[in-house]
Amino acid sequence: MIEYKKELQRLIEDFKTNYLPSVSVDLVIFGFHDGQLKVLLLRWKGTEEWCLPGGRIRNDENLDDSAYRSLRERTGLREIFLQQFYTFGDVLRYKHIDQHETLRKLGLPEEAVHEFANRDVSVGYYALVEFENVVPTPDFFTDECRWWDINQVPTLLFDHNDMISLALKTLRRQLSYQPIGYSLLPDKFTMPDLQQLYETILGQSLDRRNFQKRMLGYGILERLEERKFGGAHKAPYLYRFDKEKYEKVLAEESLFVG
Amino acid sequence: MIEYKKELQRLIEDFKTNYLPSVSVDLVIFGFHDGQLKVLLLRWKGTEEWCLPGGRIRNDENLDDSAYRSLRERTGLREIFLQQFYTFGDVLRYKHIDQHETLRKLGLPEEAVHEFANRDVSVGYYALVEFENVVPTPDFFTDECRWWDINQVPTLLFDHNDMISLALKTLRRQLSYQPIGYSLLPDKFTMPDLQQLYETILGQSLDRRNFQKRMLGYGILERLEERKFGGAHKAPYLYRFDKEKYEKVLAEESLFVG
DNA sequence: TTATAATGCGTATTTTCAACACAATAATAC
DNA sequence: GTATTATTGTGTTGAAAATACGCATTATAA
Repeated sequence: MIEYKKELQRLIEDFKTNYLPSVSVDLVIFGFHDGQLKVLLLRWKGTEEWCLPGGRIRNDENLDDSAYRSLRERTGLREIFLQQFYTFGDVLRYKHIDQHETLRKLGLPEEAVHEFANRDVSVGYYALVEFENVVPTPDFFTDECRWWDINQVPTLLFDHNDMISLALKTLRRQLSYQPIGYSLLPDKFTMPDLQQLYETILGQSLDRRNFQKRMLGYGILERLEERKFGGAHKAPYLYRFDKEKYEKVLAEESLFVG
Repeated sequence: MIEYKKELQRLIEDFKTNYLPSVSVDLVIFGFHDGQLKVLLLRWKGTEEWCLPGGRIRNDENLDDSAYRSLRERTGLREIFLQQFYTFGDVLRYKHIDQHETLRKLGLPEEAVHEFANRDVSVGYYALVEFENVVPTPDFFTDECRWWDINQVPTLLFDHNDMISLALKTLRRQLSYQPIGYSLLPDKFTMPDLQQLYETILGQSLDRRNFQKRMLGYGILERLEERKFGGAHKAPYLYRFDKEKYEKVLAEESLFVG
């Protein structure tokens, strides 16, 4: 326990010295499994309170890189789809909880509690990751990191429920005018797999035949000779993303500055 | 001059006490005049360097409110279209200029120069305002505030050229799936006026007849009995936005959280 | 008074999107 | 083995939306 407090002290000192004050990054990490859309959440030490993963920005670090770093630390993944969607800065962002109470449970000293209780402006990013490859890893302030079904997310700390809502809304909109799926599915997948992903994200069923036409229309899928046997009935073809074309289509509609 | 330095000292002290460190807000304020799209820029005191208007966030102030406040201070306008579009946080945001040199020209003390030279994470907002109603007003650090033609914007300080590009891109996209024009045009306007606005923003010409059909299709325009005489040839009708319906259509597609 | 050029309103044409039909096929039941 | 069943692969058709275009009307200018 003394070790913990020492470590905490070091951490706070480190934050003050090497990280930007009053700004942070929060991540909505979407995964896909069992036909369900999932988000990765963290449970704060010694509490039953859950929240989104996030992090702070080093003085010498780009904002985007900071988001990538946090994502890597929580999931073990690199090179995945990550996109900024909104920046949150309401004074009452922290209204949902008795902030001080929760922070004290973590064993923070008074000074640190005060430090933490100030409103940060937080830049929201959302990520799409392949469920199977993720190794959920808690950080210093949390002792559990796991997937939650998107429909069963509890009331979270801060304004994190709002963040998830807006991230999902942005994701759905993005889905309707550009392809998504590269980092959410295994390397080889069937058309029904892809369709189920879309239906899960959009929350509605789609016509199988029209869906296939549209996906092939993007010109980003490569049909393999292989087929997926073992399921009941006719065996569907396996597909793979043509990464080069995929990136190209994505870039055309991207919001980012070149 | 002593008065100036004292005031500056006060300002810096005020920033340290009452404003969030390492975060700021920048505004891309679009206006429309003479068939040209304009942006409002500021010239730094004693230099020929131009930049976007912006501001800082008070400790007790919502992020959005801070943007509205800056906008009000620069234009004298309130209740206009303002929307967040991206947050910029590259370490090299300030690469475009010899930062220290420029800041020293402003008469900042060494300490303040160091303060200013650190990278801020900046939240970008864009606004649409009615050109005629704006009273361009410089702030403490600038001695000129005026409109620039969007095609003649010079190389700006920081990453402000990128900001304008991205704001324009976002505006164009927004234009294609929801009506815009309420705060950019005078109360009464003709269909050709509106079309010219669209063509200017999009940078391409549109079919006159199809444009009219689409605009009327939104159901947000009210045609008046009046017509606009004086121009050459046939006199076009005057229109006015039905604000209630306008807001309704706008709200349906908004990105913001309720 | 006539010519000009822009407006108001309307009609084809094309393209896109949504709904639906049917043969092929891998597992399952018998 | 053989027939059955549910699912996949590949179409076609029709509606709706977007786009292209035609023509009479009209305020100014010649």
